[in-house]
Amino acid sequence: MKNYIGILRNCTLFQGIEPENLTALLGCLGARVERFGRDESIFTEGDPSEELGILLSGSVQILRMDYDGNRSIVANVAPSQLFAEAFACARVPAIPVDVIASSDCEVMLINAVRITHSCSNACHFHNRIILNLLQSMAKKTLMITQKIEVTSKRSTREKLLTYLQLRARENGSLDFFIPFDRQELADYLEVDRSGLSAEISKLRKEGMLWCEKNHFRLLR
Amino acid sequence: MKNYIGILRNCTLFQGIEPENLTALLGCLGARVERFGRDESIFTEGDPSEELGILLSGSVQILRMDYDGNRSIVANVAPSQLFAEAFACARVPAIPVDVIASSDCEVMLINAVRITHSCSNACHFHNRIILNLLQSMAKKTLMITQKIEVTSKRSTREKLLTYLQLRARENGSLDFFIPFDRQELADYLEVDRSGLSAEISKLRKEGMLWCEKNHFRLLR
DNA sequence: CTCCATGCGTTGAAAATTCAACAGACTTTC
DNA sequence: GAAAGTCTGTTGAATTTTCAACGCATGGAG
Repeated sequence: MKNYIGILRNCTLFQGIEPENLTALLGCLGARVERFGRDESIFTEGDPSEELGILLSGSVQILRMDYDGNRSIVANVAPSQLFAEAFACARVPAIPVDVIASSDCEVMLINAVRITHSCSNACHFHNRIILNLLQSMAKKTLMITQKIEVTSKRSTREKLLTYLQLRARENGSLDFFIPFDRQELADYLEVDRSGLSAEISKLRKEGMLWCEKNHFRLLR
Repeated sequence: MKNYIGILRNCTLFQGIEPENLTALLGCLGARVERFGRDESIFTEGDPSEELGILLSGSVQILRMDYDGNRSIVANVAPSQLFAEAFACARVPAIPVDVIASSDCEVMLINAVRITHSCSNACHFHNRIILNLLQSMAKKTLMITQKIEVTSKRSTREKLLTYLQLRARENGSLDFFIPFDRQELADYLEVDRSGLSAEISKLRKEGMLWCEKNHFRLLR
């Protein structure tokens, strides 16, 4: 488990657990670490959904693919965040999304049942972990609600501005980076890429926005 | 608490709790019941989000209102289902949605902290309830993911068909009722009402669909 | 250095959505 | 039973989005 401790301490799942107990706890949960290369899939739609993941390094995206090839990015996962926990906890037989590595990454995988069912050695961290999981899932719901707030806007322009304003607020600064390139941003906002580019240009000309690659600044 | 027991037994939150213990448990949780008339708001955007709700009768909708008046229906709540639990568990200071009674209804309200923090009399149902809440929230995440599946489609036609197919599958029959009138369906699908009506007509003419008010049948 | 792949902005035409307005069917109210 | 109000389907015009295609810039591989 080497030096993952730093990342794991930031993970909501382990809030309130003393670092010196973490290694033992991970053993008790049967946690294991796997590596994935860019574009490799961590879970594929239809997979049994028994495990939840914690991103240790790199980045991961939750995707839905249309039968006719439209990609929709449901969420972007940053290091120390959980993913697929809802599917694992809901005990659905098959996971309804694709989870892919959007860069090389390391992932910790834990079987959800090991969390929800107390281990035989009655490890006393379990209650804490379950409450942490509860709170983490609640926050995830908020993130998805936020995505709905963005994508429910009717025009490309409003979707984009709503998204950028949320990002700015979250960053506490009008100057910030987003985790998407243009195509990915379009897939998150659920709009056409070329239309999105056009809208960005327009906002730039109007002096509302400065940007370079994935670095944005809202000007007024 | 009169005859709510029947509804509450169907509520995921109380799965595995014997009915004879339910009344005591509700007391321990500080549960209370309130009534709301049609279009009354149960929670308003910005309210402190400490309580979660269980719908006992009637129906409730989770809404987001745009600054320019666009309404988006995030979810529809049926009796015995939970609502606002994610906001209460995430401990956000303010609830980011409106929760309104879409018909006269009765609602049970419980302070989330009473669930997550064991009561002083160490009531042994608490662990069970927390696990139930976890699973319930996971299922809610699936519902929202489903909404994203629907609204991420690019055309009114595809959104409508995807929604109806999901409804049919959920009902186990191609003949089913939906909990929305036309305007509400449009607000859920995030499309224009008149365009939705036009699309329904078209599908009818093509022989793909039969419908009357909120009663639908998929024909092929 | 050159070649190739990729990301991004631009454009114009086709297609779809939105918007406002209206009419018919039904309900509710008085 | 009449009147007022609500819900739905229709229509046509204005606006947007989508789609396909192209060129330029950048960056990596050989």
